[in-house]
Amino acid sequence: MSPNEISTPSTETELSSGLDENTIKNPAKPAKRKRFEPEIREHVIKAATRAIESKGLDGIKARPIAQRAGISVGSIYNLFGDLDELTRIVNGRTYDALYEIERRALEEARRSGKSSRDQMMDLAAAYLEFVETHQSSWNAALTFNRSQSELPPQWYFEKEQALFRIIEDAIATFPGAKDIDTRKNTARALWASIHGIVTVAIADGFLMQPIANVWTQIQIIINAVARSLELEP
Amino acid sequence: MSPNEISTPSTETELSSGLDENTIKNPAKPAKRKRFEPEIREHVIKAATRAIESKGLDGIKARPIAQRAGISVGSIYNLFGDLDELTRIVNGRTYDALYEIERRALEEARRSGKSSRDQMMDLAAAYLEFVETHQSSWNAALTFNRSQSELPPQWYFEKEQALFRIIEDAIATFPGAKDIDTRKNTARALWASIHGIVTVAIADGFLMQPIANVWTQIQIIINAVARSLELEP
DNA sequence: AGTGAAAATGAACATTGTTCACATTAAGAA
DNA sequence: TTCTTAATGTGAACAATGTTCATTTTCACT
Repeated sequence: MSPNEISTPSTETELSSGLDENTIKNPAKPAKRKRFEPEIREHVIKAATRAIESKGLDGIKARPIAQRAGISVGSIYNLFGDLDELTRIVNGRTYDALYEIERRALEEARRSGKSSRDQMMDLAAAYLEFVETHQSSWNAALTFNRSQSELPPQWYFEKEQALFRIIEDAIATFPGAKDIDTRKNTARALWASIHGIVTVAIADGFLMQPIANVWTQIQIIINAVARSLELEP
Repeated sequence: MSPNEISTPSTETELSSGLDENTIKNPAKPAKRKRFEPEIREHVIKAATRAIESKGLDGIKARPIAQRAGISVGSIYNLFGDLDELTRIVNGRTYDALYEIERRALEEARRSGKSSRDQMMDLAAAYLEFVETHQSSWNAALTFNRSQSELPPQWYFEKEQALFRIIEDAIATFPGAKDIDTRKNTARALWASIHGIVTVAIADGFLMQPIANVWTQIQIIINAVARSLELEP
């Protein structure tokens, strides 16, 4: 499930705001060359994360990242094989962060006794907020998989599955979602729909779609599906 | 509305299947250098289109395309400014092709007296088939806009609008879609949802999602929304 | 024929990802 | 301590690519 061998607990949600990138002043460590401390991998990942946050996928450049992490270009390749691997790790953490946020949103919504419909609404709201906040990282994660000719690695599907399972849980109480296949398909349909609505809005730079409209559209879909599910199968 | 200054009628739907790319035998025209015939632009666009069809965005390389079109690298830049511009033109035609297909699907569905709900189904089916058939081109079009830091050009929004208008027309007869804003938002929500469902399925390489499931999910959304719209506002 | 502006060319440059021969380290042997 | 050596870090060098621009070529008009 995790491509981050040494990763800190999945809860880290390490999507902080990064400053510039490239164009650095001090060559970092003029200290004598040493064997790397174990955290070096983490340092590089952090540097790559900041790069993606500020410049998107284009920010992943071997030389600047090596400099930020205080190592040589070659070491990047010793540590990660290639830049794609490093990118995958960063994107994996983005998925983890989203998963964590969705999981908490559902937990919270349940704890306050909300209806299944409102649980869905909260999940969607959490997703929308996540995408707004981490636009660059999320975009990078989506774009990257798409631009690869090979299929995503196994753990990608597992993270995706985990996300879908949250939705399945949220709609499990609907009378129309008793059947397992129906529930799976409905959960996927809901998630993908919300994802599509948000995605299209972002592609337009929220220009054609003020955020209020995006939310209205999400409500249209959730309400419609919820009403359907309230009927017996 | 068109980035293809010299473009053949919008109906051309020039998304044919391309063979290889790069790795060509004959250096094309050993003929004496000549002023370009007007169709040269079209030749280059065709070469770029085939490249995208067979290799996706990665296929857009200055040197191979120049060779395929029988001109020099520099001339690509005389003709298009840069490769992004060329890519945008190819993508623009992909949107045009989709628009044309959707337009015809709606026309046909109406002609055979189908209900609004079934018109939507036909539109979705047409979209799904288009994406299956032109996976590479469609992927390229979506990926490209996303990877750009600037917003898409004006004509992109116009093509998008045109697409949405088709959906608006399809749902116009629903009692619940009389209000113009409601109709606009519902059309967008529907389109984006179907788009999302198809997009997620493709990202998984149709592995997690056999095509039958994709279609089931589309039906879930359309049926739910259609039932909502049948009620008076 | 001659001429000059426009157009086509491709060598050259800049920027990248990636490799690999070499330099450096450090753990254990002597 | 000093030596040996396998592991490890380095960065020069290579290959692929987008892009520029000085030069060459064309051709509409004298």
